[in-house]
Amino acid sequence: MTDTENISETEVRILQAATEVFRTRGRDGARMQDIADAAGINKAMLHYYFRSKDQLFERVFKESAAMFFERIREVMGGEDDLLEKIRKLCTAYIDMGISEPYIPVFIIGEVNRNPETFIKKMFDQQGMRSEFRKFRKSIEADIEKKKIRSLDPAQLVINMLSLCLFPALARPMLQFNLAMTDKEFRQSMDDRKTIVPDMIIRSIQLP
Amino acid sequence: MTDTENISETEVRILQAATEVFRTRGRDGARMQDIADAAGINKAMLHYYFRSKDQLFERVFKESAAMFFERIREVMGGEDDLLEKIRKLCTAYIDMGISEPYIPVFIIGEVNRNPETFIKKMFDQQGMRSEFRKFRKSIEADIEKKKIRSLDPAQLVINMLSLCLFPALARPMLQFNLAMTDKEFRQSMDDRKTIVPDMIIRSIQLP
DNA sequence: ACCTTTATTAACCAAATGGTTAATCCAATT
DNA sequence: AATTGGATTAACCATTTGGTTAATAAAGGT
Repeated sequence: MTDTENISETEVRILQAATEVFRTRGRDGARMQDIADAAGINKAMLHYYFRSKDQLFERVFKESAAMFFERIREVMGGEDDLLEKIRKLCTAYIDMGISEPYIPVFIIGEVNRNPETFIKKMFDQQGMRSEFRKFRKSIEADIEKKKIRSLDPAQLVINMLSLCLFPALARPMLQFNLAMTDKEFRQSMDDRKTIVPDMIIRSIQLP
Repeated sequence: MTDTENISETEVRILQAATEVFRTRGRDGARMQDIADAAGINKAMLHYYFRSKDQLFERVFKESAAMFFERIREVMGGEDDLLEKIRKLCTAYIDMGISEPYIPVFIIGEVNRNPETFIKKMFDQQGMRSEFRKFRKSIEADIEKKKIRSLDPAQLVINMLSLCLFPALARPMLQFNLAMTDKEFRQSMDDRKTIVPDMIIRSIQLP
């Protein structure tokens, strides 16, 4: 997260502006001049503080990725039982899709345009793999105890993320083709906070 | 679709090259020179045949969008009963995610970076809204007949598309964070061809 | 063979863009 | 008051990039 200690006012404003511009326009579409304008400063300052577009982008991407994964980590690593974890995770991600839709759009969009090595470096810092290992273990335990049907934990995670995040990613397409107004779409997303967990839970219950 | 009649050899090669480059690099990341190189011709030819980068992109995007929506239209508009439609649609989209993953990635990625007006113009030609209206009617009929539980048809469509398309969009992220090899990921997607329709169907069955 | 149209190329151009520099401002230090 | 160091700016630079042009080659019709 943006560490407010030991960071100048200007630096913060640059980061905020860069975040805004990168998230809406993407890395390639973003112009350094636009970022400078949005921050209300001279373009040279961007380079003074961050040396290059690449480094500025990396910084913004890392912070966005951190926000994106924070919720998964919290929930997966937590001590709640499985059903509670599912409800919490779904609520957290659907809320993110409503209040900060640019984050998933940005992450997914950039990941698909960048070389693997670059991305892996970013993800590595999130320590997601170890959280997932814990989550997998707890699911396997529940299966063992016959609390839920036998299933692949990875598939469960994929299903949750799909149902929660896809609507935010595909919003313009969905809204247009399903002929929904802004209001209707927001209402739909709100409805999903119960629809999705119910659907997930039904899918893992024993027959 | 690329009409092979009345289209010169060169034009076809340009379109193939442009499709490849735009899909991997995105509109902003794509360079006209790269497209020319990929097509094995002079850069001036791109402008000779398509006038501008915008027009070339529009052409490629439209054709990609057509492929993307073709399956939805077929299935939604068809005469199968609901369960059959669901199975067909899921198979079609999961297959697309496996064999041509760039298509959904490209469509979703560009839609999120472009002004609404531009995109709406593209989608309008797909005639999706009328197909959806038919689909909605047939679902409402099934609800009326008590064949399935009461639900919002739009939510059903969103659920299907989410579960089928998200994995293709998020593949690099999922594969890395869930620590899956290429082989394991492909196997997962294959498994989803039964997992997803089953899950959807279970979610709409009467209690 | 001659002419016209279409296709193709190399060279060129103007604008945009990421990045640099040298000078200036300003606040804290001595 | 003079000095010092970082912050800030305007002007500048080199490269990239989409796009154009003028000349040439090829194809087709007469």
